[in-house]
Amino acid sequence: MDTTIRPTTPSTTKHLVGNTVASRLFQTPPILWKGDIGEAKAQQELMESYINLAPLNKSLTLIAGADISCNKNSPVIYAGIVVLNAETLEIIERASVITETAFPYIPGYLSFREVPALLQAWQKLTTKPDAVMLDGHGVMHPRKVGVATHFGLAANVATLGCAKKRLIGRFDDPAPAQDSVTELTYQGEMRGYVYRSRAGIKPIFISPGTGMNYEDALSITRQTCAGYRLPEPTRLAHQYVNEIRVAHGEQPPTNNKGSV
DNA sequence: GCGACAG
DNA sequence: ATCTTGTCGC
Repeated sequence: MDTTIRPTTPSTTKHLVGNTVASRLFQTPPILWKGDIGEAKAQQELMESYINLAPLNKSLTLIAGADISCNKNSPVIYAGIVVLNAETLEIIERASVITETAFPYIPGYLSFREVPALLQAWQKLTTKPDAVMLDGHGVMHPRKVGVATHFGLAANVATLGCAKKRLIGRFDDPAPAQDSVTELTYQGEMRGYVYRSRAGIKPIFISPGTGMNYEDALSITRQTCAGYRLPEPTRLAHQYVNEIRVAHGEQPPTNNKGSV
């Protein structure tokens, strides 16, 4: 038998969630819109090499949801992050920021519009969660760098994407029953799941951002669904940023459901 | 060239 | 994302 005493510290950082290099590289400065998508695409290709899809390396005690709210004809955006107890789903802390975005919405480049603001809210948090759920895709993206992946690399935290619509790939509709799942494939590769969070309701699209694997992303989604189409982290973050928006004096979205 | 296209 | 009217169902 092997009785060798091994060191308690890993000999490689390859599978660690934390990557300070990537964090410093991608959180600042934000790429500004100059009418050319080239620079953003180049950064996505660089970010792709830093993605870590190893299993989540810690127990999930705190889970956060992040989202933004904005007006169609205004550069002002309201970004917010809500930290929840992953077990009870009760709110632990919230942080928000009102700022302006320097990038337009372009399918495939959403993160350059939202991440800078989300990072400001992230820095305000007193309690950092074990993982963050973003309103958008993770690696279920043409270059695997959706908003969840970009934010995870920049903030140095494990992330998953939970989107309401497809961006890429092919998939079969999951069965009508609640909790049904199918895989989405892009260029012959599995990129995530199509998950029926509620019976008979349009499914949501789940994929890891970075710092976790596909199974982690799906199990975290299942664990945080509370009877609504969207999981609590994302659902409450959405509610939160709209509250911030109203408190700032703007008109709430037309679809605004009753508060509280 | 044409259709698709997260928030 | 936001805008937007009515409609179907619990």
